[in-house]
Parts: sequence; C-alpha cells; structure tokens
Amino acid sequence: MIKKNIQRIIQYRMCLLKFQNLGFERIFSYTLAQEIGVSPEQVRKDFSQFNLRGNKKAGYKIQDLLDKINELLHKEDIHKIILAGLGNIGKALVQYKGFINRNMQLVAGFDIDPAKLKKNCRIPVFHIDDMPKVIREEKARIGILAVPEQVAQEVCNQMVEAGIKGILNFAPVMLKTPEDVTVQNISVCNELEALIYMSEKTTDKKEKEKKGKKRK
Amino acid sequence: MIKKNIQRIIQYRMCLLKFQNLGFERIFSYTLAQEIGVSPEQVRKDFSQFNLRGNKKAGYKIQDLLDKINELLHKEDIHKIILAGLGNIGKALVQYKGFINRNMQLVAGFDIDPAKLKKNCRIPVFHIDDMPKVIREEKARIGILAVPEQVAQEVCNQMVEAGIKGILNFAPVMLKTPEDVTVQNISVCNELEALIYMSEKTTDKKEKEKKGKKRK
DNA sequence: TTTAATTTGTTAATTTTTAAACAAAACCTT
DNA sequence: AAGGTTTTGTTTAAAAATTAACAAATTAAA
Repeated sequence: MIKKNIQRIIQYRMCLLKFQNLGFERIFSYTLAQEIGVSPEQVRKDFSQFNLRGNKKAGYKIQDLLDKINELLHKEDIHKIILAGLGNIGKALVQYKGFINRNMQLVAGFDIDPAKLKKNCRIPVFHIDDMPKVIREEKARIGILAVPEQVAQEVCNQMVEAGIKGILNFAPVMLKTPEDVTVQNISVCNELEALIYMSEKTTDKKEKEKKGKKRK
Repeated sequence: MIKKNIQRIIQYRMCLLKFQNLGFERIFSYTLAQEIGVSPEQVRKDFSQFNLRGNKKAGYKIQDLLDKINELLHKEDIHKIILAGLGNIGKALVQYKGFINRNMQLVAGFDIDPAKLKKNCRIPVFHIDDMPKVIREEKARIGILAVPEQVAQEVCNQMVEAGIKGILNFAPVMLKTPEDVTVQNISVCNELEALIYMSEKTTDKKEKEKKGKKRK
C-alpha cells in the first residue's frame, strides 16, 4: 500500500516547481496547503516526517525542498518504464509527452497483435513473448499493464518474474503479486461510479433538506 | 472526498457479477475479501454499514447483494457523461467500450480544435463553447476533464456553472469547485512516481537487511 | 433432537490519519 | 534593543479506518 503522505509529497513537488517557475524563492506551508487542498498543519507534518525543514517566520526555501524531495523520490536518475498492451489506453500513453519532464521514460511497448507492432514510432514495440527478455535487458523496474482482463494476471506474472517491482494496472482485475511488488490500480469506470454516487447523494441530501424546511 | 467504503462497494459489485456469471448463487465474506484484497471483517463491516445482510452460516445471496448495491449506486438508470478535451486520453475514452455495460453513457465530447470535431463517429463532438448548452440539454451531471492544464480550471468552471456535480480530472491541476461538486483526480505520472518510490524503498530495505546480516 | 461446525453482524480495540494547540524561533518595526 | 508579529515544528487530541473478538444464528451431522 502506498502511504498518503508520499502521494502528497509528489503533489507538493509539482506545486513547488510551479511556484519556482513563477519566480518565487520561498514558500509558506499555508500557500502549499491552499494549492493542494489540505491544511497547513498537514503540510508541515508531512515535511517534518521526511525531515524537510524550513525557517520560522521565513517559510521554506523552494530550491531546498525540491532538492530534498528529488532525493527522496530518486529523481536524480531517469526511471525506465515498460508498457504491456497497446490498445486504447496503451496508445494514449505512448503519445503522452509528460513522462520525460518527470524523469521517466517509456522504453518499450508489448502486444500480442502483430498489427500493433512498430506502428507507433515513438517507442519500440515488441511481441509480448519478448517482454521478459527486454525487461531484463533494460533493467526496467516499473511496468504499466494495459492488456485485456483475461490475460492481465498472466502478463503480470511475467512482469514480476522478470524483475518488475511496481505495476500500474489498468485492467479491472485485482492482481496477485508477491509483497515486494506494489500494484496501483486505475479504473476510470470505478471512479465515475463513485462520482455518480456522490452526486446523487448530495442531491438526495438537498431534497431532504427542502422537505424538512417545508414541514416547518 | 469519496469514502473508501463506497469505493470498495463498487469493487464488490464487479466481483459479484463475476461470480454470478460463473454460476454461483451465494458467496461468503471470505471469498469476496480474498478477491478484493481486504479482510473478511472489512467486507462484513462494509455490508453492515450499507445494511446489506446475509445469512449466518449460508453467506450472502449474490442476487440480493447486487439488487441492493445497484439501488445504492443508482444503477437503475443510465448516467450521462460528457467529455471535455479530445487529446490522447480523450480519444482513448471515446474508443472505450466498457461504459455501457456499467450503465454509463458518453453522450458528447468537446474540444477547441475544429479538426477534432466529428472525427470520432462514436459520439457527437462539439466546440467547447457549446458545452454549457449541451450539458443543460442532456441534463448531464458527470464530466470528464481531459483538457490541457492551462485551461483546466476555466473549463471546470463552465462545467460547474452548467450543472455538473462530479468531475473526473485528468489535468495536473487541483481544481477549485463548490463543495457540492466532487472532483476525482487521475494522474498517471503521480501514480508512477509513487510506484518508483515504493520500488526503491523495498530494495533499499533489502540492502539494509543484507548488510545487517553481514555484520552478524 | 442434540451437538458440532461455520459464518454473520456487532461491539470493542487498535492503528492510522488528520486536525488543533502552542512553544520556540526568526524577522520586522519602532 | 525591545517588543510585537508571524511561521515553523512538535506534541497532544480527535477523527477515521481497520482489525480483532465474540455472541448469535443457521445449517449439517450424529
């Protein structure tokens, strides 16, 4: 399980870069908090936990924070990422240009369908059977799983076998992995359903309030 | 904020459908727990909280659970969803066929680039300026935001103004919305960074353990 | 019919996460 | 240089989420 504080640290980092680009050199917990949507206390607590220290009254030095966070997140080197499955999502990810700015590089894609091979010239695309070999050659540690549900666990197993330690899973399956392999699931449908639930809940609530007022 | 228990309920539902298709009529908390990756107690607690009741010794009736969960998630009617931004992610979502199985329908797409209009025949695509009108006409409550960072807040505001109550946000921005509008963020980069952190952490840990053993 | 086995559902305990409070430090003004 | 103000950082408190524990119910078997 990924801790919430690390997820926030990643957000702080993006925010700090933004403020740095805007020309700021220092920042207060209050500002960061506002930007991320948490309390200033939360920011200070997070920083404190990772030993990121500021200056009382003068706030935090942005460059200083960034240096320490970059070290924490191993941003000194570029991280190789492989992608299994070149369907709709896979293709979109290949097109995406934001990885390299964040020291991540999609080094190879894999698919079972030969028609998809080499069609996208951005990254080399191989047959899925070559995945273990390429993972080992590239020494990739992170994989994106965007294959159909039916083969997701199987492809996952091959990734793990070849040394992948973190998997971003787009398939609607709960993957079984050894405990030293972290899985992060993304399901657009699930998120939308949760949003629908929330939106209906608030309207239900409002209707109730209305009725309550009428009775008075 | 979306509660964790609702997110799990959505997962349980998918799992129940799977078991129903496999021919099962009843299921135990233990089975569901295993499938979702939580404890059986968690499953029972979640069910209890939403008043989903089973039979002691005989477990839960799948159809019964599904009926109640469907009601809870308002699965009786199809929910209209609109999509702003037809870039990489937007296009992938338009192609995605899984919405309709889950009672969700992408009813319209919007973009500022005329070249993207009507290119994808799956759904009607309009100019972004027509978005408020279409949202109102369709009475859509849920929107997907897949526009560039620079205009995300602006497009979000237009959505909210037109009556959208839930936003799935792919832009790397913390959107500011009224409190009756729920936002759910998806950031592939952030997730990958978190995975990288985790993978490095576990290897760091292992190296430490090795050193520790050597010292003995 | 009684006993044993099994599974739910609720209550209690624990852990994790978030928020509040406040002392200490740094800066600014007078 | 003194006093007031602001912001950090730690400690304490509160809230939320998870886990554990166990009684009650139901079924199956003896």
